[in-house]
Amino acid sequence: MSPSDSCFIRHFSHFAPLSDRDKHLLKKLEVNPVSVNAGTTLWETGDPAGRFGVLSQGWAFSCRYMEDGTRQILDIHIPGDVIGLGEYAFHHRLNTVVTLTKSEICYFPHKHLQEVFDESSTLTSLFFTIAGHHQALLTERLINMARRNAQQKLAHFLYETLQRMQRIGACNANRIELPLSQQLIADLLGISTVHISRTFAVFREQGLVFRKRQWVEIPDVHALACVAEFDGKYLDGGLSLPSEAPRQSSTV
Amino acid sequence: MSPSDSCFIRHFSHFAPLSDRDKHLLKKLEVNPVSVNAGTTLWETGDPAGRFGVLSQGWAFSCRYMEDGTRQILDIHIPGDVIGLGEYAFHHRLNTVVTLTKSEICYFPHKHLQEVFDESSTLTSLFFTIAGHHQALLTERLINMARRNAQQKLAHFLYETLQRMQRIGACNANRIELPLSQQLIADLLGISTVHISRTFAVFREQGLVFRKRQWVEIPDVHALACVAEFDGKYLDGGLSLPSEAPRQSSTV
DNA sequence: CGACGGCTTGAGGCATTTCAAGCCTAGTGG
DNA sequence: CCACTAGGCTTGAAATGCCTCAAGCCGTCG
Repeated sequence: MSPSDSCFIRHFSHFAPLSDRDKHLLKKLEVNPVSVNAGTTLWETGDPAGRFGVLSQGWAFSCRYMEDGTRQILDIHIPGDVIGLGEYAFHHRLNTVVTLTKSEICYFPHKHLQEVFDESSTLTSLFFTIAGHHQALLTERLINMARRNAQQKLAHFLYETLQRMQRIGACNANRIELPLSQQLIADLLGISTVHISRTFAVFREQGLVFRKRQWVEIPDVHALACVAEFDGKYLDGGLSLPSEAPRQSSTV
Repeated sequence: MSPSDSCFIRHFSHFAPLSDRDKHLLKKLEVNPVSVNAGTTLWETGDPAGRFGVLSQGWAFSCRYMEDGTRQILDIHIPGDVIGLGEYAFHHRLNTVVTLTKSEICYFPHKHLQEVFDESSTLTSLFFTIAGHHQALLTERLINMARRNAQQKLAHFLYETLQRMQRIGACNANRIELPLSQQLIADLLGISTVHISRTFAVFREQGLVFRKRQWVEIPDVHALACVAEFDGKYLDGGLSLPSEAPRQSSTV
């Protein structure tokens, strides 16, 4: 994998090795990255949906606005994330996507996806893998919402984010940059901002998590995982190719 | 679509018309349906995952058992539902699937799916559509968990189930069979059984919902949708083929 | 008939929310 | 360099939705 590979190819290589032909196919289809400022709405609920995106730089989030003016944040996107692929089946966007920082995004029209389906079953499998991965994340979040209290929810979110950041090599072992306000975390976890603040306070007293501005420090990562009852299996899905040995699951 | 079409073909025809060649391809790959009794575990978390299934008859549910012995039910499956497709990306099952009634299921090995990817981009698109559909359902449930109170959760679940049953032609306008105990609904919605009972009691007093054994009667479906703040867009994703006119969305 | 699972009802308790006020801190303009 | 401001965060107090525990009821099945 050379540095000149696109963000997309880098992302895909994560799941399985790509042939040069597949790389070529992907590169041919890719439109050049677009730069956008923090706070940019990439698309909104109801917009026509004809393409998906890969976030090559920056942070973003997907959300849904409710009738009462509140919003539920559905996903926090970090570099390398595929965004809006699940809306392939729909004519209009279901969710709104907004950038949190200055970002770069590559767009891929759905009709190019059809070409991929026609030409490479390896890439098709990979897209399926990504979709399955996304579904596993969503499922885990559903459980998080339904079954855990505020401390567990927050611990789970922090630990999951740490893992995802490490996976893309964007943080060291126990410190992550997290450009999210408590308001945003509240909207993500379905908890009031007041209670997010209190929960962080508890973690601080326990020496579990220290949050200073955009940085979160986690002295004992394992302890945090225990609070969250975190089971990392759902993050580890790779592509099941005969040539590939099963991956180790990083269960905690 | 002839009555001799498999459960799978019937399910797929729902999203887009199939050519005879595609039908033939699907039929060729399909293993004969398997009959199982109520309460049968089709697979469990941790089992090797090498195939997915289509439920052709009966009810089932997917769930995840928690460390404390409780469980979160992730999905209720009705006839025509594709089960376990999201685990394509994983070597082992993430979720447990159990039948609720006497059921019939058709299994499809993942390697057959690869053949479909090789031979028909229409079917590939369809599988993608199904995956996207499933993701939309999950997202909606996430919102349901995070943002709504017990009455809204229950109303939303009932309304969604009514819609899904109507879609497969398995119920009339305001009465559905629902072979789920209150315990099960509680585990699905993340609410205690006691509170499920009380919430049904409130609905009964309001004349909104009457539950008698396995049957649920909803005199005013629209009123229920209002309680749930139900927006049906997420149920309506079809395949975006150039030849196909956009579907009407049944927003309430 | 007796037993069991599923449902209902009551009372008390707890996690989280809401409302409200005050505090830090970064950024701005004089 | 210092006031001023605004947004984000913290803290307290009261309210509430849901949970837990516990007892009783009802219908089904052996």
